[in-house]
Amino acid sequence: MADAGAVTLTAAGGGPAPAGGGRNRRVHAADTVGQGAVEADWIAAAREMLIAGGIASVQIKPLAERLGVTRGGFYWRFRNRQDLLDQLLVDWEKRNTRPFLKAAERAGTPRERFRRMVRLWMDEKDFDPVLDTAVRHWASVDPKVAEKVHQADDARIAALTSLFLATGEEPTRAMVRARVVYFHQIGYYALNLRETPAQRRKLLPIYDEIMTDFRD
Amino acid sequence: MADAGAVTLTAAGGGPAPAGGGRNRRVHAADTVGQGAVEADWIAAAREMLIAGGIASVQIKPLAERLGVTRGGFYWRFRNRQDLLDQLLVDWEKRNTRPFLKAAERAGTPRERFRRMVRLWMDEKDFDPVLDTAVRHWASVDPKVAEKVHQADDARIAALTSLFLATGEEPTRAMVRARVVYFHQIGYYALNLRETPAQRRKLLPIYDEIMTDFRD
DNA sequence: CTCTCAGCATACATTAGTGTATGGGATGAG
DNA sequence: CTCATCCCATACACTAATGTATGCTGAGAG
Repeated sequence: MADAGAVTLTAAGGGPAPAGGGRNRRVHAADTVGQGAVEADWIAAAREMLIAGGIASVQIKPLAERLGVTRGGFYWRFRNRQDLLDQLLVDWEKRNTRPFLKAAERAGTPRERFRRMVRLWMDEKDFDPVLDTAVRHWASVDPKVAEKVHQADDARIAALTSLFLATGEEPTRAMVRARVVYFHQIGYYALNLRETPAQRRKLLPIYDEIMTDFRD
Repeated sequence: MADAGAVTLTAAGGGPAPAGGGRNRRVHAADTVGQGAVEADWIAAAREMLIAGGIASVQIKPLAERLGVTRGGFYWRFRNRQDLLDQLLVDWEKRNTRPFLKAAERAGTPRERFRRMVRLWMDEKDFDPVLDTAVRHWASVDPKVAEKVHQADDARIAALTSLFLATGEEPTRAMVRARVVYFHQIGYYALNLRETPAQRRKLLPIYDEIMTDFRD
């Protein structure tokens, strides 16, 4: 939906036109500074609500209260609730799938590439697993979201498969290894275990040994 | 909550008292035959709605329409919506965690025990992975459900760990192997891939080789 | 036949969410 | 100062969900 062409990380760029009439011709230069509640603020609040309570809890009044305004402000920035949800999904794609594919890119040895993936997952900085899980739950009740998530999963599994292919593994085995690693990762966050990073790091070498078979 | 003591699989036994006044003293013997919509019917319909549309879509009017009655019938059988949801969670525990633990029990060699687990997952008869995933999504928005799911996960991982311990693996490695297997399984169903059983069976030996290391 | 009660239908009250129409304050241009 | 416009507040209409109170019907007991 929408064009989503030249989106920038400031996220307040050329978004959708205000809802009112069609009476907006000039956009102020001081539009992105954000003293009030700009679009990015609404989306960020929506993202946190999605994580905390699921997509059904992403409602306009709670978001408005959180941002210190009333619902009137929302309908100035967005056409309706679905408009916000659409942008929330685009926000997820930018945040998660892009860093994932970048971390899995072909540069380096398979071992280095795998290390980048593990760091991505464990640091939880450039990639937000909790958001990923929340979007996955959202997908289970919205076919359009499910389609997007499905495409992201395919791309991620393909990236991991190419990683294992580079180790000299035969195609089917490389794909199965990719799936074991990826499904394990998705499952881990689906369980929502509250382990400390220290505990996870301690088990890392054993995971490495069981799930991979690097020879370089 | 409730006692959940002597629950039977007919599920229409000594459930909660009707909501009305306190004017029920005698229960007819022909209570469980089910010509209308007995409690089990409501729970079954609720389960299917949970799977199809998430916990927020488990609403009384759609369920009533599906069963061919009006909401009045619901409030005869259940105190309120939460009462239904509580029983739905008990229903899940009976359906999924019990068969899981039974399949993982100590009888047989580790290889046999593992085979039982794989059959349980792939047959999807005594264990319903789609229901399991739906309950997991439910847990993400309801702390009480999350607690129950967490306990179930712990029990299941412990059962798998004991399986790998029986192969002679050292404790930490056995636990990691159990987690790789279990997380992988949860992740697989979280992705909601629509593979044919034939495709899955084809990959089974490779999974077996990668995820286990049996020596018997 | 009558009475009772299980099982549901119907009607009402309440709450809560969305979307729209409109008013009003602040701010910069002229 | 005037005016336009961004941005939000307020008020209204509408829909839909829950829970409750009450009416109705059919079947078995006597």
